[in-house]
Amino acid sequence: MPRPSLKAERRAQILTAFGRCLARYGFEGASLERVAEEAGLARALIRHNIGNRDQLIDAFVTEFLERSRADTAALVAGLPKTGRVKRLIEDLFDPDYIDAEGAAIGSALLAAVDLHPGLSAAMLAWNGEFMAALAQILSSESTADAQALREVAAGLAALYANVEAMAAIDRQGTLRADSQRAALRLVATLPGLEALGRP
Amino acid sequence: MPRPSLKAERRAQILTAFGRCLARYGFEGASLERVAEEAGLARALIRHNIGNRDQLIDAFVTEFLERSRADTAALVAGLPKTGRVKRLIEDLFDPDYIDAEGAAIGSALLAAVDLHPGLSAAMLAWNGEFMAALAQILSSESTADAQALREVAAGLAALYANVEAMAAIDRQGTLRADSQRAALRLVATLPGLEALGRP
DNA sequence: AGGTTTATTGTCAAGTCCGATAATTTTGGA
DNA sequence: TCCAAAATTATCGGACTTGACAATAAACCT
Repeated sequence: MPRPSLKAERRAQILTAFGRCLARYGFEGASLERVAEEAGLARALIRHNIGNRDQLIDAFVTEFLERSRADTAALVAGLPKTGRVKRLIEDLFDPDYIDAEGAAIGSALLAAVDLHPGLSAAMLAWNGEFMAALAQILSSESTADAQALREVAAGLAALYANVEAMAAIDRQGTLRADSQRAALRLVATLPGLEALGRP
Repeated sequence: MPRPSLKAERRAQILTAFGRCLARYGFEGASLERVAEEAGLARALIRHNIGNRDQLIDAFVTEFLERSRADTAALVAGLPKTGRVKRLIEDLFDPDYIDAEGAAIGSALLAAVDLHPGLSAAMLAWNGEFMAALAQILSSESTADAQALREVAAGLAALYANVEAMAAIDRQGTLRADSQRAALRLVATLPGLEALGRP
């Protein structure tokens, strides 16, 4: 009998806009005014659909974590049966795959870890899950022990993060190319993957 | 005959405070009010000694570049005559050397590249100079070509940047330790440095 | 048509931020 | 003691930000 609820659409709309503002203006720069403008809605609708700023942040962070999990799951699912590591690196450093906005959101949240309760734990999980996925993939083609896998996974994650963070500056893409080859060098130090070092 | 000028001290005071705010609150969060409070000065004194916000940012950025250059110069100068690369990695990943605030400033500026004219060029130079210094050090103990040196330098820079960015989260220091060993793996792929891979 | 639930708009109050300018005070030297 | 230059303080106006609540409009159902 009532007017149909638009909460779901509005909510998605607002969270998307918040992500964009986060990427562009950073944590403190992502004001409700800007979010509302970006979403094409009146500011009061943020309050109506989600709540105050803290609640918006909480909602965004949980959604961000879910989406990140889905993204890495998709990345893993997209790998072939053989040559997984080779393909993983191609995907990670594929200029088309690189998501500058997602990276900007990640580093904005990371930098704001001390400004919002719970953010620290969320980002810790975020990073841990990604690294675990990388280590898992590496383990499928190498007999290295867990320690070695963690080391190389840390290297891959760092190279990937750095490329995305610098994407706005790396106009020529040389950093991207160099990082990709560095990634190959690194994985080639693992037993079973030596061949990737000499392409 | 006039009253003695305090511009130099005040200026340094203000730039230091701005750096702290930048690290804590990000680019948009580093308001003049906060900077003034952090510096223990009235806001009007920022205007008196440096100027408006844009001028403050410009002043900070040039000072930041100078200090970064001095820091890397000191890093290079502190290396021994032999075993330079080994020592470089020990220094880069030394928990005591790690400067969380400096890293936070760097990523805050990097994230704000589109928000302030000239910032993009400054951060490009910042990154380029650091990578060049790394490549230079590597070249002193390896016969690898410039391309290979760039690749490994990119890897080292990425690992270092990632460790500093995650420092706030990496309570146990496991990421730091893993990253350090990944760095050793990486440099050991260069001719002349193979020994560093097996410590 | 009328009623009910929801969306949407409008508006207010308190606090923050920035630029600007006018007092006022302090300090060293004549 | 008194002057000049600089530091410091005091204030203002306009814009932005957030929280809160009231009022209006829209959609669905009976």
